Amino acid sequence: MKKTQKRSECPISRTLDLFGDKWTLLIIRDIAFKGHRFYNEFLDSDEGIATNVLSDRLKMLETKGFLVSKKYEQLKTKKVYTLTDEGIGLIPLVLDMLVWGYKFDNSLAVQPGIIERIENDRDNFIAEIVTALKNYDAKNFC
Amino acid sequence: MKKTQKRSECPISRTLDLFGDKWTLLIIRDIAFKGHRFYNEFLDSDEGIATNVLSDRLKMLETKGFLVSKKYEQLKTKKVYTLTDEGIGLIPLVLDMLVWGYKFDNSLAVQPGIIERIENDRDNFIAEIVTALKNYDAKNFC
DNA sequence: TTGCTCACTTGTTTTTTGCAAGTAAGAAGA
DNA sequence: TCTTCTTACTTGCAAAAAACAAGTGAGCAA
Repeated sequence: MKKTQKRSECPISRTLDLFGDKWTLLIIRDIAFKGHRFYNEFLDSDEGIATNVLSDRLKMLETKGFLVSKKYEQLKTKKVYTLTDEGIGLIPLVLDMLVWGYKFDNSLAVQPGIIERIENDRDNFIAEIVTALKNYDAKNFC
Repeated sequence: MKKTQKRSECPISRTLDLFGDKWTLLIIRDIAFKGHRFYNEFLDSDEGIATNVLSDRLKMLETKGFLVSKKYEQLKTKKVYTLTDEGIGLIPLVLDMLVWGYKFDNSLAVQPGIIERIENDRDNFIAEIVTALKNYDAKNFC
């Protein structure tokens, strides 16, 4: 599993210890902004994560308490992955990456009006995302 | 140099293409929040970046336009690294990592009151950091 | 001219990632 | 019951990146 050892007492460094890689926050994005819940949905994302890296990151996220998995009762070979409250706490960070990425290159794909909402109505917007998540009704924002 | 190829049209993924590693944003932190300007100052940070990785990341950041380097006139073996406006645009992202890291583990070291300022007075606070930077008077926040 | 400082580069080992293939458990059809 | 899928992984190997140690060359300083 990816190392998450503490390199220093700086909280920025600590955040990067945990999420300083190209894949972990994409899994959070997939759950929060695309409503993905199953292994094969994560595998099929546009970026093309490798199956062993996905397996590794899901384990790390579960071990650290950012998500939980349980058996999917409708089809018992499947597992459902959902964010814990700790995992939901990552949404602001991912939203800022969305804003930054769009400002860096505004030819990238985003839903209309979303940048303005994140900037001007941030707290309500986050609350809406969380509600949608809990109702299994996440919107696709990118 | 670290790969920064575009994996998809998603702006979150694009941000991670550029900054999804354990070191690049620490250099931005060092400049913005610690006032570091010289190669050996970055090298001496608590996290212990390797000299080849530092060299690589500085090159990438300069190539992509997030910072510029020029000869230090007082001592010509030295180079001064400073953020461009593009680089300054990364400060909000790094601030959110500070907040997230501290909430994840509030035994980590931060200046008193800083979390509240980031959350309640974000725009002014960012403006202050930028002003301090331009006056070569950056504060150490972590 | 000798010995520093400084910003790197080079070479080697270790770790992590990427890719292809395989596996085991459960479902679904004959 | 037997075979064949699907699903969530694991395994093995090659390639890339990071870590570590040791240079190098340009500019000062005595």
